[in-house]
Amino acid sequence: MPKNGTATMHDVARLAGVSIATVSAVINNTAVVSPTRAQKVREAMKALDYHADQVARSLKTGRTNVIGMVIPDVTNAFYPDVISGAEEIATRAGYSLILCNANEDPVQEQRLLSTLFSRRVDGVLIACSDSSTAYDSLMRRRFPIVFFDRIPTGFRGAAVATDNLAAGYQATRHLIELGHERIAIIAGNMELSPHAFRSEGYRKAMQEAGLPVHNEYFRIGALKVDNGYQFGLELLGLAARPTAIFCTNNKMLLGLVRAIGELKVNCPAEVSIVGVDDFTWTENFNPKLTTVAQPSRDIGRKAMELLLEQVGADKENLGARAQRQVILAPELRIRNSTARPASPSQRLNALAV
Amino acid sequence: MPKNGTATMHDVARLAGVSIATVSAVINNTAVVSPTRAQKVREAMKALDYHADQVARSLKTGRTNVIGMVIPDVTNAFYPDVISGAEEIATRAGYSLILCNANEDPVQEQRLLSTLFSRRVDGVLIACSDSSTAYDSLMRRRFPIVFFDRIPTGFRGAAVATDNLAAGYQATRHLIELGHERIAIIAGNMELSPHAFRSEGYRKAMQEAGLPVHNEYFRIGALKVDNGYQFGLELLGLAARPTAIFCTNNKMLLGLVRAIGELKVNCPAEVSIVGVDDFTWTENFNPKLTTVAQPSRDIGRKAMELLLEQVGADKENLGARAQRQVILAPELRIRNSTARPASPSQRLNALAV
DNA sequence: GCACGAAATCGAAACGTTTCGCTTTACAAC
DNA sequence: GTTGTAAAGCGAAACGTTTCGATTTCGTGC
Repeated sequence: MPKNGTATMHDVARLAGVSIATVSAVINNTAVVSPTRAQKVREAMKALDYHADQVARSLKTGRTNVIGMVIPDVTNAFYPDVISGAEEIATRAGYSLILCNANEDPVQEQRLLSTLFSRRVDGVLIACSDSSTAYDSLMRRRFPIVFFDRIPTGFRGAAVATDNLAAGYQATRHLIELGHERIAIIAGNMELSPHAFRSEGYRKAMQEAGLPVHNEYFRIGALKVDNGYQFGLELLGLAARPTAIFCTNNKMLLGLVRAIGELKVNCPAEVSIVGVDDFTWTENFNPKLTTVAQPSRDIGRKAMELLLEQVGADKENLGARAQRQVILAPELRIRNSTARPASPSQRLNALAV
Repeated sequence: MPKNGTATMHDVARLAGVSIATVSAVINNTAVVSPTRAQKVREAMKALDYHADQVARSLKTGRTNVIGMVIPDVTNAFYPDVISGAEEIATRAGYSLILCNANEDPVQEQRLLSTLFSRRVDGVLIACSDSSTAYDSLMRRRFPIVFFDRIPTGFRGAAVATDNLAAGYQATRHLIELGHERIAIIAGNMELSPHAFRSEGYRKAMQEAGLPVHNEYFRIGALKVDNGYQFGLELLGLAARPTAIFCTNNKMLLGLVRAIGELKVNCPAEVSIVGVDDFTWTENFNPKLTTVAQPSRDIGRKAMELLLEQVGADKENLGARAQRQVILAPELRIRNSTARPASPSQRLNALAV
């Protein structure tokens, strides 16, 4: 007879005429119970609509079966994909997911991490908003944590990310092979590993091809749609306008596309563009966008798998497991936003202006 | 001296030379403590890096400060927007969000709800995958719950949704005003309230204008990109091809756009299309899409606000609060995917074929 | 009928808090 | 000093589980 509206093990035990230890044994089948009694217990549970109190259980066992996930910006379409992958694995393993949005703010991020810790989550999945070593306190506690997408500089623990150097290289290489020489880059925040590596890949490809990287072709420091728009306007307004632009962030790419549309610059005839991240809708754009796709769902899946390994492991071999880093391959998807540049003579004219 | 690696109130109390009751009083300032002792306690907390155990606290207080959120399909871009709105309000109020993906599967949904209940979340936000009365058990317990977007038929409790009848009406009315008469609809799953209402709006507009609704123009029963693609192929292959199509679901709209592109049908010259849901990228499509936008973020915000009201309320006035339904206005955004139909004579010819 | 071991069941402590009623302390007034 | 009173501090009981050692029950062989 539940008093509060919610039945407890006591209620079940009383109704079934057994001790609460027996009820516990039936629930977790952690000890052998005679069939008749087990049956009675099960009936009582059903009759009372008993749902074990996970809070009490957690207090006793020290595990909550909850994973915290901290992401920098929910409005970036890349992250929901990652989340869904992580959620899939978590649910399958009997874990729930607490979702936190840090809003690209290190302070808020710290607060969120602190809350998650207070809630005694079994582990944390995080794409950091801060590249600093603010995560030391967690690491020192040997708290299970896996970084994904954005990885703090010099971090040696478990992490999952796209091979962003390859991504930047492939994108740039593609443009070079088409014959472009004046290739600009809109490169996000260089403090963040994905953007740093993608620019690095860009640099590598340019260097290999013996092409110079003009300072004015290298736009960095922001992540929003508007920033992409601004950078786009600036680049396209340059006397020596680039014939191709590589944009390392999908939101800024949106801004860039808008700028191109507004200036009525013909893409790809006058300027080619390549972005990072690919979505169901990318190929419905005008023109269809060439992008380097990240395996976003897999990043979520893999990161969660790594984390659950750590969570399950005992302190002894946690060390080894906590070291694993997984780098997933990106995939260049060539569509209609990239093409051969206008004829060389034209290009020289443009340079001369 | 934390034994396990995590300090407890006992440790703090010992180090500060006070009782744990005093520590509790300092933390929650629920009683007045002399400045000197309070200071000592605070120092001890800092020294031990004490983080209150929210699990134990929840067991004692009966509140977890966690809200469960169940959504039918994370890959539908509409939901991440709603989530971010809900998360914003929750975090601000000191609540965390457990995210669950039901995958459009009522069975899985029931399991998730059961898990959430076991975790003793303080309330649930849900867009149901099942229109049935499977939620009765929760309602009967007077468990705080708010439905959003999808609302079970006949449900009388708290809910937030777009005025979907108006959405369907506005979209169809827009097409009619342009001069269209043969207007088809791709209408999702009619068991789900948003789609049912949007079709209703479509019907209403058609009726008002004295236009017939042909059976073959009425495609229902699915939600995926591929379904939209199939329906698109079928509709465009009709002898009496519609001159306009209203699609009630953003994923199916993507499929429809693909079908149009593949058949090389000119939009909007040969066929106009209107969708529901608007995203940053909708206007980068070719052509730019005319859509009825939902205030998705506001839906999330409002739903969370309603829920927190219920959670905060005592059982007495919960009844009143639990009744509120909020209907938000949609907004038609006219772009380039809708235009006047081809000349009447042509239309008659097409019909005669 | 008894002793014995195995099988089944149980009681009670613990997990880390909150909270309430009780005790101690401090201080002012006489 | 004593007393009275308000302010501060404390002890211990819960919250709903798990778990382990202790106890009961049972069947078997003699």
